[in-house]
Amino acid sequence: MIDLDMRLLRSFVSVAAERNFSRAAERLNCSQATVSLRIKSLEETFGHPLFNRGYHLVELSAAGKEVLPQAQLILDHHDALIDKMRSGNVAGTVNLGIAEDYGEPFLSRLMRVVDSSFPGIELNVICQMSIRLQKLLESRKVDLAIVTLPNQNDHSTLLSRPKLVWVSSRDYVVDRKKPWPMAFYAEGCAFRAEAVAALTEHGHAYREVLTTASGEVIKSAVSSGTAITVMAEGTIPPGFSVLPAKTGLPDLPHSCIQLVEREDGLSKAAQQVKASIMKLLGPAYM
Amino acid sequence: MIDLDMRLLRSFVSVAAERNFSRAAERLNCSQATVSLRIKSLEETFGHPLFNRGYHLVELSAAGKEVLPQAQLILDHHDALIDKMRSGNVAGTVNLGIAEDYGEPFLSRLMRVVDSSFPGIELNVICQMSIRLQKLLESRKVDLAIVTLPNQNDHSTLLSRPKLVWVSSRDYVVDRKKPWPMAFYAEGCAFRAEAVAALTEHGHAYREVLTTASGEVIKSAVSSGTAITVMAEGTIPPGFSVLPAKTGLPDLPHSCIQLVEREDGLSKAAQQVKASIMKLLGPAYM
DNA sequence: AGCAACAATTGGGAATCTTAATCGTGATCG
DNA sequence: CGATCACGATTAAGATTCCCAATTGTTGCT
Repeated sequence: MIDLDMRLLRSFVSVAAERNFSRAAERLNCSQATVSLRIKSLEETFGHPLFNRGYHLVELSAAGKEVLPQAQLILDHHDALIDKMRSGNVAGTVNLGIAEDYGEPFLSRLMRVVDSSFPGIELNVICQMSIRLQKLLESRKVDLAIVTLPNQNDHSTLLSRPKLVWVSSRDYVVDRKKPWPMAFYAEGCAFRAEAVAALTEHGHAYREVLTTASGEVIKSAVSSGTAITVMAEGTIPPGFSVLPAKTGLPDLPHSCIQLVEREDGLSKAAQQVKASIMKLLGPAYM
Repeated sequence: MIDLDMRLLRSFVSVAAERNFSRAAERLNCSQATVSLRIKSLEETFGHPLFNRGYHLVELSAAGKEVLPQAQLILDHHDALIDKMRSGNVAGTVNLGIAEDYGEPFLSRLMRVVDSSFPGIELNVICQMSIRLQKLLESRKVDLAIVTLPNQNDHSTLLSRPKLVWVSSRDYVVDRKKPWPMAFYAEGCAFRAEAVAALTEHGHAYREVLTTASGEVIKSAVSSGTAITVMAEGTIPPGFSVLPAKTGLPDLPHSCIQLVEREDGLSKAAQQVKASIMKLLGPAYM
């Protein structure tokens, strides 16, 4: 019978996330040698290499791709158990806002973790545009919000700085002579604002083929090949592709995803939810 | 950040199952001291005792009751991952028969484990009475069957020997003057056969109030208080109670739950399913 | 060639795990 | 009662494992 130490799985997940042993080691607060040995030990007990080591890249092997989701699942349950036991029984309602233009593959993970870690916490999620969420924060309708916010302050924590990119369907071909056909979120979307600014500065004509408040509508417009849009790198759904710089489209800046909290302080429950979000999304974690 | 070793959780689950540190140690192939220290370490990292130690009993504390299901879940996923990685990609269909009078709280666990351990295996479960399953085994309609079978043979493995007990609703009162009112599975059920044998030898009059092929029907008859039946100790549903010896009912023997396999050999896939069953139910495991 | 980046390896010291032996405490029995 | 038993806690020492700093090896870049 084989019993793994969670440190092995955690190291594996970190390396998979960083695609770099040394950076994973920093994140894990241990030496690079340790990470190397841990991965080796995992690979030996599994009997398959987990990474393809290339000259200047490390990528998941086929076996590694199979292991990753399950390793993450195990770690999530493990961490949830520990949080639950060490934090006493916090209870209460927490309202969490999420900017609707920000991809939410992490949402199901967050809800599962909160659910099993803190059965006493009732988590409500509200999807709105960033500026609306700011209002809700001020009026204390939400306790925490994940929004696009350029400037840091006392009540916000940086979660990530994904680069914004132009996205089209795979078969879309840029025609430089015509105005670029854009599909945007309705006014108020931070990504849209960045995109418009970049286009204006660049000077090329463009037209807003579509303006909507629905992410699904944008996706269908883009996948039909009649429009392009802007997204955060790393949140691009399958079937879409990033338009490279050589197409002539202007370069876009990095966005700034922050976790903002209400200014009059967080309840115990909201603090736990914040910690869970930081664990799933924060830079220093997995 | 805290990272547990699976050995800690496994020890916890074993002690919880055995309610005895020394026996858990045997099962884990380590010394009693080790188990004691592991539990202590877990309790310290959680900040709560996991067991109430009485002098001749060990029982789960409130905190322990919370931890147990999650610990089991984590271990299941962990073991599934390891099995998957170490066993290559076995694939195929496996037909598993389960005696329908045997409680199946383990079925969902088994299916989950097989599913994530061996995505290539298609597991079909057939619930039938033990004798029917024997026929299906002979005609090779099922590969494996969990049945009540008194005598061991080359193609069977003992899973457990639960004591059979008389069961009634909580408010049922035995009236020794009247014939005992029995609710039984239809002819062919091994438990029924044992019960009838014991009653016949004992000599007290009884009548078969109900004979059915449905476990649900038996349960409702018993819960109404008009009948009593026979079950394996440990599979008694909530709301029912065991009739003690002093009620005058005859003592019942131990049953014999075995895992029987088809005689012409198991496929790779069926072997893996067998291993999973043994891990979940077998005597030497959890 | 020289350098930079990065993972693998190595050797030894530190931390941890395991165990046999022992102890303490109730229960049981003559 | 006192002896004994069952069982978990504790302890001390030995075995094992883990971890890190330093080094090596490989590859791409200039």
